[in-house]
Amino acid sequence: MGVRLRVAPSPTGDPHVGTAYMSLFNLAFVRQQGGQFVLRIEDTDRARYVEDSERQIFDTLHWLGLDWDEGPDKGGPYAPYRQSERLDTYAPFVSRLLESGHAYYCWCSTERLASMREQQQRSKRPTGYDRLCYGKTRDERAALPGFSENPVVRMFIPDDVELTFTDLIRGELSAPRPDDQVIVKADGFPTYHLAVVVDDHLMNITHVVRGEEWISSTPKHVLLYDWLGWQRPAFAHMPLLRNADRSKISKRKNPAARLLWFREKGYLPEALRNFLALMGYSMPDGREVFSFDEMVESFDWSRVNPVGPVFDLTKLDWLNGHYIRQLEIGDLVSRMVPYLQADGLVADPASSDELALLTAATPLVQERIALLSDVVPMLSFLFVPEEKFAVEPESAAKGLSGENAASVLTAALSALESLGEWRADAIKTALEEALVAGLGLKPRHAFTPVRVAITGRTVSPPLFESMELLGRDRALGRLRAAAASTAR
RNA sequence: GCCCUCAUCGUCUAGCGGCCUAGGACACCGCCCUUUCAAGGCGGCGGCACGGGUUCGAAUCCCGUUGGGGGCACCA
Repeated sequence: MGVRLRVAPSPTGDPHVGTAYMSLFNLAFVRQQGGQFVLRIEDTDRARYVEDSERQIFDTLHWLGLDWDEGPDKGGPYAPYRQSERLDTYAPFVSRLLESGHAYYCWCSTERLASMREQQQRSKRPTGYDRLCYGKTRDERAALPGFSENPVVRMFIPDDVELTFTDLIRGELSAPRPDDQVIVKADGFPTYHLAVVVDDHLMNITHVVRGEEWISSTPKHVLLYDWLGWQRPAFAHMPLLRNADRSKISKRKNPAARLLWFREKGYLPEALRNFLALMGYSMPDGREVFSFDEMVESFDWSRVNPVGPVFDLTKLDWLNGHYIRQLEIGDLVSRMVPYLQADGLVADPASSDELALLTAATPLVQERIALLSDVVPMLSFLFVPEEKFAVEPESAAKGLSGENAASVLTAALSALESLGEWRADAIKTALEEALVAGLGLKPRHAFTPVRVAITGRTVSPPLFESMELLGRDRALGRLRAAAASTAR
């Protein structure tokens, strides 16, 4: 059967970048070992459930190319893969734990528990349940204060609970002594701790790869495995991605904690995958640009760094540009189209004329963009309807108001109006003759007014090629308009 | 407050007792190339948290200090 790993996100909002991070490492190991990767939805918290988020989890993980072998959408031999659909599964195991004395009912109210915790903290004692309900019947307990009608079920943590376990990344690890953990809530739903152990066992999960925040609850899980007579899985606790202030990454402090953000911004899935792999992991030969398949080949848990990396996107921006530069033109074109459509610069679906123009323009921008969305400001001058074209005020100030601007534009116009062939090299020759040789200007001064007139900006794709793509009529029209504006 | 855990350039990292005068990548700063901006090439800045040990020898091992992080829920 080989290894079986799982990722188990909760549908409690936008998919979190941590889900992708865990999935990537899970999957790297699964693919190397030839096992199965399971996607399970952990929706036992009815209070935090968000309607559409399961769909978004599927979409973004697919976008990232992190595909699972079994899951709620795909089915599989261990279905169902949603915990809310497995509620009946947990009951018999709870009964077993209750009967064997490893678990007990607790009727304490949340108010009582809260004030108890507060007192413990004030008196500098470790926090934990005081076992008031342990060994009592409902009626005995009801006579005491802080009683609540619907009981929870708690684990009875023994004094000699094992606190150490082996972690694939960190070696021998010891965790804090657990409290008498609740495993069934008052609403009858299992808590994570029970559900995860039962499901992982029933689904034959061999390796549990999850975030560092779970280290402290691992002894509870180990205890449940032992009590139920099940074999423990191997554990690997991944480091936590951090905000710039080194706290655990959060959507509030870091927009990139939202996985959807990357697609919105125009990151390539392969670049994000590569970047995520760089977080806490390094290749044996020190390569930093590598594909998922290459990562799979040499993947080794001992190469995972236990230190939580700051999730700083600077390097991702570079990586993304790097990957963009490797793309085939046609591929890059089809990836850029949605961003141009979102800005209304290209129709949806794109016309063949639009695609042809974009295909011709793409080589001009390929090495100038870091994000796919960067194409919008860079090529809007080409796709904008002529009547909507306008020179940016700041660029106008820099490029069209100088003392030379008017004469440059006039000279450019007369050189180009008589130009036979509207091609970049011919335009270049004509303008060089007219402006550099003719007016005696340095190229940078000679071409800036033209650039601004044509593209509306001081920063643009290469000028002569841009003019060729714009076409003679539109180019000359823009030069005339600019010349007119400088004349005033 | 209690428990656990971690510690190399600004950031991501290599390093697993001598190959370290601590290597790489990104960022940053110069220079080159150049019609703008990029891309590319070359160069530069910059780090082993601190204090004790162990050892002929420590970024690497041990102890302590400091600092960071996580957990301590009827959330996952």
